[in-house]
Amino acid sequence: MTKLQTTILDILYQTTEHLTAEQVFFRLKELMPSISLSTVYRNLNQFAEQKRIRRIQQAHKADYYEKNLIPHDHICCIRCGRITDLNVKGLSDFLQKNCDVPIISFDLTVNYLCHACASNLLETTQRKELS
Amino acid sequence: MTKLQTTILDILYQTTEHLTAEQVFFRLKELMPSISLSTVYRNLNQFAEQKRIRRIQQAHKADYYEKNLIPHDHICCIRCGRITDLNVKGLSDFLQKNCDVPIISFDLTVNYLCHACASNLLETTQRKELS
DNA sequence: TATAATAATAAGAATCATTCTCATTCCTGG
DNA sequence: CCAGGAATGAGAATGATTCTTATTATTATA
Repeated sequence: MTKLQTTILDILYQTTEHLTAEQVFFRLKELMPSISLSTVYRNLNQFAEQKRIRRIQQAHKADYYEKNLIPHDHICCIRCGRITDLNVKGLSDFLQKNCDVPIISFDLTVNYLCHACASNLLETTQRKELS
Repeated sequence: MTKLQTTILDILYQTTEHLTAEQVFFRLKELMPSISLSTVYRNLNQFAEQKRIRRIQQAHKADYYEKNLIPHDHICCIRCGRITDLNVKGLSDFLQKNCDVPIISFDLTVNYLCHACASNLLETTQRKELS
């Protein structure tokens, strides 16, 4: 483990956020200005392969990395794109019961509107009505 | 509707397959050699917006387009990547019951090993054992 | 400690799917 | 027949990610 690698892991372990490689890169840059984005990718992906972190891939968006290794799903705000953990208990069994092939794994993303975005939208609407 | 647009829709309507823009493009090229890939994309996405076809987005893979508009999920072979329709009845209710925010929509892809790939793998294994 | 072997890095090129731009072509209605 | 709007083809631009390579760091060991 190089110092860099430790620092990358630290960044993820010090938060419950889901971070993109670029976000990790910028936080890292404050501490080690010479860091390169491809190195961040390489290390994050390595850690994910080693199951030390989890990589969440989503269509047409940057991948997210998180420290939570316990299997779980995600909700994703359709407005700001931020993703949050979601636990749907019994989902795996439910799916296998309703599916006639052996499931190797599955990816679920639930789209919703987060609190912050919901109130922002409301504000905008009200402002429009006043004007 | 131009002739091109009709032909694009026809290609999707004459199959139950899930096609990428590129696959549609190549089939189209047989009929209209001057067709351009960006035009295929533009039209497919337009049709998807108009809900005349469905676009399926997956992380790190080309998008698929299909004619089946009835909400359903997909199983995706981890080896060949081909995707097939899947109906998990009651999934939507099950999810909403286990999720404390209002669900706007969700995307589920189940990974499995398709028949063809399973027997290919078996063959390869046996060949290895014999040699 | 010096050194050879090995691993990790920075920088930027390459890739892939997709979208965008824009000059050209095609239609359609008057 | 012609003007104006819509659609097209070609290729440039984009964004996220991976790959390449020359350089630097780290280890193990003699």
